[in-house]
Amino acid sequence: MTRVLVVDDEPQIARALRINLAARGYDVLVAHTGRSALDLAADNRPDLVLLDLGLPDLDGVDVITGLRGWNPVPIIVLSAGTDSTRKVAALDAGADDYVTKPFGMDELLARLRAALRRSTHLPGGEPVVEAEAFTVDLTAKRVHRDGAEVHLTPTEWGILEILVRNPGHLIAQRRLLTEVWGPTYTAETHYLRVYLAQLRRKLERDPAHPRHLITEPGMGYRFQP
Amino acid sequence: MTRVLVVDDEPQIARALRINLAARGYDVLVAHTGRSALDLAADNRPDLVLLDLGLPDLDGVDVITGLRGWNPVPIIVLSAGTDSTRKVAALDAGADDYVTKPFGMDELLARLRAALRRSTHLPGGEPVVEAEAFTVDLTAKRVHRDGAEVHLTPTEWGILEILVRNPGHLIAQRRLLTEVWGPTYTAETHYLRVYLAQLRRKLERDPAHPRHLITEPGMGYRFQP
DNA sequence: GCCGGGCCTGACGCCGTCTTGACGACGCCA
DNA sequence: TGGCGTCGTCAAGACGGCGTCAGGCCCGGC
Repeated sequence: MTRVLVVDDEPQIARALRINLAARGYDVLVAHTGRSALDLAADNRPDLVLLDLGLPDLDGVDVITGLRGWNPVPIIVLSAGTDSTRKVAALDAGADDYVTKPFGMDELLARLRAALRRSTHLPGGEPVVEAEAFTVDLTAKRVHRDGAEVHLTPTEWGILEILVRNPGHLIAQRRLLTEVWGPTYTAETHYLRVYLAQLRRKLERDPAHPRHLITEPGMGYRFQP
Repeated sequence: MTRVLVVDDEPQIARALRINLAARGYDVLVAHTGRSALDLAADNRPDLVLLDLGLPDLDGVDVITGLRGWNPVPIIVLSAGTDSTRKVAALDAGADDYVTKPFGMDELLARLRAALRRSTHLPGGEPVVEAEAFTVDLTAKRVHRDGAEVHLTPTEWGILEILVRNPGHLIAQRRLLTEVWGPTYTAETHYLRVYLAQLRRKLERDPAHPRHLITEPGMGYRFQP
């Protein structure tokens, strides 16, 4: 059955979408925040994502890039705004379509069918990411280092998960802080230094010269597979 | 080069599309009727079709099915009507996207990029800008020179990103300064000279005679792909 | 109540980056 | 031809970010 993840913080809209989609035979998951959307997507591997941009916790474009880093799932953006630059940003970040509210349900369903039709349903990336020295299982939330399991604290996992889901991509300090600690934490770069050091001590063969958890001074961090 | 087939019977709209697309580096073909569109598509194998539904000879949906029968090329429909059933019919016939007039050119270009990204680069395309001597990955924030990765400082990256996102266009010194250093920096052109020299040293084969990072004396700088 | 893990905070030294200044080359114009 | 402004280059110092370590706080388990 085709599984659709609906991300919207307004309960009545989420409810209307859920009912309409379920009536058409789709299997529907609902998330009300960006963070839970990323978690649900990792755990349930939906076939399509319907994403409202006005989320309370994360910026919608960050949700798109967070999904796109590891998952080619089609994304249809719903938004109340008619702001053209926002449309362009969302589409260039990896969204497949952009529908402005209010929209007709018929049209939305047609766009959904179109998006599903061209998603060739390639097997998709495995939920386990490998580096030379360690492996990360994103669905089981487990990390192994040289065969043995490594225990990570929730904060350590939060950071590592974001980096690993965007392999090779630079993640800004600000994004790590807002996604792990919350939207109000934008300046506490010291936290990142401490936790990156801990992660490197647990995962890297030579923590003083990391090969996978790379610092880009002044900009952010990068996971190098 | 990416080839786009524009199908529109209104000459001024077809002309505007042709000019805008050609300015972005696309190879543009134009058809004014449905029949000539099908012929041109068969002969030239375009990478994308921009299709107006109000054609004089054939119904737009028939053009879509006529193309889809043998060709998986992405189709973006342009239409003046807001008729919902027409949208649904076009999308279900095989169109990939549906844009109602009047539309912003920025948005159309973004939808066009999204459609091309899906068709060519299934595992989530990466907008990589290429020059003869180096490549710039805008989403991963990485730069390679002759295969090897080049490390850029935040300021260097800020300047290069603006130039590369506007290939071929002259960027005023004032704009570079205000976007990289802040709104109060408008006279420190010396900074630009220092950092452009650094960028050229890192990226150009012959830094004394740059081929891609060009100075326009008294005005600004330009990235030449 | 005791203990331990997880999180936050502060201090310190190091190193890369930014800023600033000086100088020569070049083109333009009087 | 001389003056002027812009540009490119180099070097040196100031500055701030980074990694590291250690200590204190909070909270849940025993």
